[in-house]
This record gives sequence, C-alpha cells and structure tokens, in this order.
Amino acid sequence: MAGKNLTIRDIAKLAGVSNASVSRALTGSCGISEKTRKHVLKICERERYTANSIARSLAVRKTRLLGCIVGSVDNPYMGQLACQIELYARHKGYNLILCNSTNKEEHEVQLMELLLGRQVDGIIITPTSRASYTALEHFLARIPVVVIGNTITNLRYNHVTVDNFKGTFLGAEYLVSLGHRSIAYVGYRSESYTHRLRAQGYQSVCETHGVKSLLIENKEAASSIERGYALAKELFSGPFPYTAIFAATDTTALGVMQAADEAGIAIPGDLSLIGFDNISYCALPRINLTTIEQPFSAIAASAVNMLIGTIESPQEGYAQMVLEPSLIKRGTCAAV
Amino acid sequence: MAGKNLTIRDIAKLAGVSNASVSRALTGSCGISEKTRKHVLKICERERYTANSIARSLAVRKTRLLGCIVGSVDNPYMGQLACQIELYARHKGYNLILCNSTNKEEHEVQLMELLLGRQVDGIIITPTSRASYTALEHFLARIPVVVIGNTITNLRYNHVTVDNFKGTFLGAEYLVSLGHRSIAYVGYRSESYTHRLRAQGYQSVCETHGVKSLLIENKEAASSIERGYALAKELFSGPFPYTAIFAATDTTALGVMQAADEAGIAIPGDLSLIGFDNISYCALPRINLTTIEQPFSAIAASAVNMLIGTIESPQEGYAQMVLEPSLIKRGTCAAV
DNA sequence: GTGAAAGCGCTAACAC
DNA sequence: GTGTTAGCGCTTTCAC
Repeated sequence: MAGKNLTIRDIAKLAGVSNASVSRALTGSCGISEKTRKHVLKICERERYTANSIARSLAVRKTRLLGCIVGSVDNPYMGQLACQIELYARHKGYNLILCNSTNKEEHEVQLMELLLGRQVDGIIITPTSRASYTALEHFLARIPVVVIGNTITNLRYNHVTVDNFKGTFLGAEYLVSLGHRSIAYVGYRSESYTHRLRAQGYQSVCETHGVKSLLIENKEAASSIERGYALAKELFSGPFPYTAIFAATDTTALGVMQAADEAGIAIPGDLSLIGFDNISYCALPRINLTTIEQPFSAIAASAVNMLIGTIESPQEGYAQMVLEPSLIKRGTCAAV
Repeated sequence: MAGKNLTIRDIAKLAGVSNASVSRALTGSCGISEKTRKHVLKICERERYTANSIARSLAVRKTRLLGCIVGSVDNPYMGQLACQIELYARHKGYNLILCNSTNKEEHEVQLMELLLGRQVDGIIITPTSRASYTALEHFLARIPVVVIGNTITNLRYNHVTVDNFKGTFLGAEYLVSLGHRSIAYVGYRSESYTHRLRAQGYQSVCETHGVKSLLIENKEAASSIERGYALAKELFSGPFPYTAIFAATDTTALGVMQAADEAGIAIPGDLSLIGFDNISYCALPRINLTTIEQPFSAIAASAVNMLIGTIESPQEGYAQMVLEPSLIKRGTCAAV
C-alpha cells in the first residue's frame, strides 16, 4: 500500500463535488447526473487515481477475492487448473489468493483459516486426501466453498468433477474397438472414490465384452510416475498376458511406460497404453500418450461460477456438477 | 466476507477489557500485561475468532499481500517458480494474488493497475517481452517491484536472474569435456538479453577451445517445442556436421529431440543434446534431458526477500541478484 | 497497563 | 441530483 496515494476526498475537492458523488461515479451507481459522472471520471483519469479496494471491501464487506487451495501449482495438473481458475475468476471480477498446500492436510486447515482471516468471499479447493473433508467440515458453515474433484463417496458439498466412470468407459471401449481382449488396470487406489469410479468404468466394459481384466492396486496415498513404474516393473517381472494397460492416471501411465521401455516391451507394438487426465506431459514428443482428457477450463469455469453463485445468493444444500471427459488419441494405442 | 463474524469489540466485551487491549494482545504489541494477553487470547481461541485483516490493512495501510504476475502458471517453468514464490512469501507472512498475463503486455499493464488498486505491498513480475519494461516504468515510482529474469540490457530495476552466461558456459564446457569439437546452438533470440548472455557463454567456450560453432536463430517472440522442432527440422534437412546441440531452452531442446527422432538421429548416440532451465519435463522417462538448472527456489526466495526488503525499508536505486545455475547430467549427452 | 477516541478510505443511508 | 454523516473493524496515539 503505497501510502501517498490520492483518496476519494482529494478527487472530490479537485472535481468540486462531494466524496459521495465521486463514489457514485466510480461504482457506477445511480443517483448521479451523467454530466458530473463524466466530469469526475475525467479527473480520476487525469490524476491516475485508483480507488482503494481495501477500504471499499471494508465498507461493503465483500472483497471480490477468492481463495484457491491446490496441492502444488508446480504439478502440471494443478498448474493447468489454477491457471484456468484465475483467468475465469478475473473475467468475473474476482481475484485469486493462491495457496499451495503441498498436499498436507494440516496445511489445508491452516490455509482455510488464513483465507478466512483474509476475508475472501469464497474458497475453491482440490482436497489432498480423505481427511481433508473432515477438516473442511468446520469451514463450510462459515464460508462458501467448492471442491474440485471428488475423492469420497456421498460428498455433500458443492463440487465439480469429471465423469470418471465415463472416462475409463470411453477409454476401455476404445481399446476393445482396437481388438484388445485383455486389459490390465494399473494404479487403482481403493480409498479414492475417483479411483473407484474409474475402475468401475473399466470393469463395466470388460464385463460387457468378456474382456480379461486385472486390477493392480497402488497402496500409497498418491499416484506418481514412481508408483506407476514400481507397479509395472513388478507386473512385467512375471508372465504378463495382457495386450493393453489402462493406467489410473497419466503419471501412472508414464511410470508404466518407463518400465515397459526397460523391459523391452514396445508401446504400442506389444502393449497399448492409455492414461487419464491429459496433463501437459502427455503431448510431449516421445511421450505422445493416448489419454482421457479432463476439461480443465470447463472445470475451472464451473467451479468459479458455482462459487460465485453461492456467494451472491447463499442457499442451503449443495450443488454438484459432473463434466464430460473425452478421449485424446495419440500414439500409445494400436490395434492388436 | 462472511459477515456474521465476531469483531474485536465482541471479544473485548467477552473478555471484559477494551478493544484496544484485544488489539494489543492480537498484534503482539507491548503495553499489555502478560496476564491480560493470555486471557484475551484464550477467549479468542474459544470463540474461534479470526481478526479481519481487511480492517487491519486499512488501519495500518499495509496488506501483507504481494502481487505476482506470470505468463501462465500452466507453463511448467512458471508453475515451478510461482509455487516456490507462494511458499516462501507465505513463510515470510505474505500472501500472493496470482495473475496470469497470458504473455500479453497489455494484460500486464492492466494487472499492475489492478494489483495497485488491491493495495498489494509489492509486485513480482516475470515480464513477457521487452515492451513490458516500458509499461513497468510507470509503476516503479508507485510501488515496490521486483522483476524475475532479465530480458533487456541495463535493467535498472530490482531484479533477480540466473547467471545465463555461466549456465551455457558450464554446459558447453561439459560437452567439450565429452570430446565434442562441433557444437551448434539452436533457438537464439537476438532481442532477448537472456538469450544474448546464453549465446555468449556458449561462444566463449567454443572460442577458447577452438570448437566449431553455429548459431541458429529463432525469429519468433518466444521459445517453444514447436519452434525448436521447426528449427531443427530445417537444420537436419541438409548436411549437419555437428556432434552436439545446445538448445537455448528446454522447450527448444524438446523440439530438437522430436526432429532428431524423426530424422533417425540417435540421441545421444549420433548427437548430444543439452537444454536450459530444467523444467519438470526434463526428468520424464524417455525425455531424460541433460540441462542447465535454474535454481527455482533460490530465485523465488531472493525475489521475495528483495521485494519485502524494499517494502519494509524503501530506498532509492535498485538491487540485482544473479544466481548460480548448475549442470544436471541426464541421458542426452555422451562422449563422442 | 489500560481505555477512549480518532482515524484508515470507502459506501450508503439519509437529508436537502 | 447532491452533500452530510455514520459506520465497516481495526490500530494507535493520548490520557489516565
């Protein structure tokens, strides 16, 4: 806060009107003649006056500031999401205080507290773990929140998510259409609802088509290239009678790819591989991963709209928005 | 802003003291007995009271809010940087309003204006282009700013950057130590000071060791995989008597890699390749790009420290901080 | 050590 | 249509 800035009174004096008129001109409210509004605005322009939004926020008890808690924006998934959220929120007249929880629930709680103190009008959060939700619980009564992604069953808060079942369904159907009769699913995390839905989509297709299936579980708390690699390495160490792998996430797929490369398994020659999320890594040369896309900008827009909606007209209950995923065909899947 | 929150007066009433005492207890200022401070703090705890930082900001005329303008956090370079900045700033008691300029100068100006109105205490910006600086000019007198990265000569503002000359110097020396006697440099952008320094580091090594060199220029306004690809494709279409390529940026290197793959040029068998930045893409399986690392967290910490420094004790002149890059050996360079 | 009161810069009744 | 004034919730002199 620069300090030596002009105030509304200074402008009022310069314009020869009252500060109320200046305020009216600035906020675009009625009860002021077009003539004086023009006049005041001109003076503001000339003096390079920018209204102090802190004072305004205090007066109207709204900051038009949104809190955004993500795991970590250096993760490509979060980066893509956060970028879209910021852009869309700004488009709607809101700015973002961005916070990285570094995937720690205790940080999430601290951050909610902090954002509350900052008087943000609402919060968008991508929870780290199941425990995040119990922490969230405390804040829901105090401030509008929307959750992106849903890792628990029966989430009774505002949230937006992709249709995870549909995503793996789409992908598995694609593999089947390519002639695959045996598809393994790698990286399933049983505590995650997202993962359960994804596994169900895959399994449903396998059942319908009588495709041989296999669910390889990831017992760790998160998906990563390293986990995908470890899981696949184990898998490839014995006989592996599958022609395709559906990875629970893109990062998992990347790990699988690495293990396959090391094991001399050609992709897509010997093995088709498909991921989920369409993070920016997928489109890279040499990677070129076929995957299921999360519509980041639609997710961002829906989340922001939902949040602003509940900010501007608070209501009991909650909303849920499920967006369509789509298949992105690249180079890692081939006909058998 | 929730609205129905408790105020300092409510706490004062509950604690049986004046609001001044509550304020003193909360801000940790002196002039209050340890006894009443404890008492007040206990009440605050019990009532889950969080001070309204908007009101505080207005009173003290400081927001402890930093503006951060980046090209776009969905870009891995920006994402890594922004994440570190946020983390470090928070550690120092500041929060971040993050804005993506989408690499447009006119947006940068609008965002500076917006952040000024938001009363942020200072701004960290990674300018998009040379024109950004002339836009910045207007704001320097009004608010503390630090620039990350330096794309113009004689930048007379606070800024922190990596030692670009040193970076390519290190990389080129490494290639020479591997026995390379002909190294091409791809993706040079002559209008960028950063690029000029990088090219100089490379050329200096080539001259000292009598290494055959070649500077391939990128005439576009930015580096990208696509540009690297186009440049390299052109390069590989004729005779190419070089055993190594130094790419001006990692993204450029990725494009070169793609072109080499298509041309049947083995990396590092036929051609060694080195990039610059160490964005997250480099460590991916199949990519495994040897590169020069920008110390993201050191850059972030320096920038934040520099900014907070000038916020808390404003002074004429400007500071500059040049950080050490380092060589990250991965799989794309080999002895000839 | 504690409390009363005057702002911080703005908005929004309420008069005129 | 315009101006006056009382807050918004906090900090900070200044008395006591």
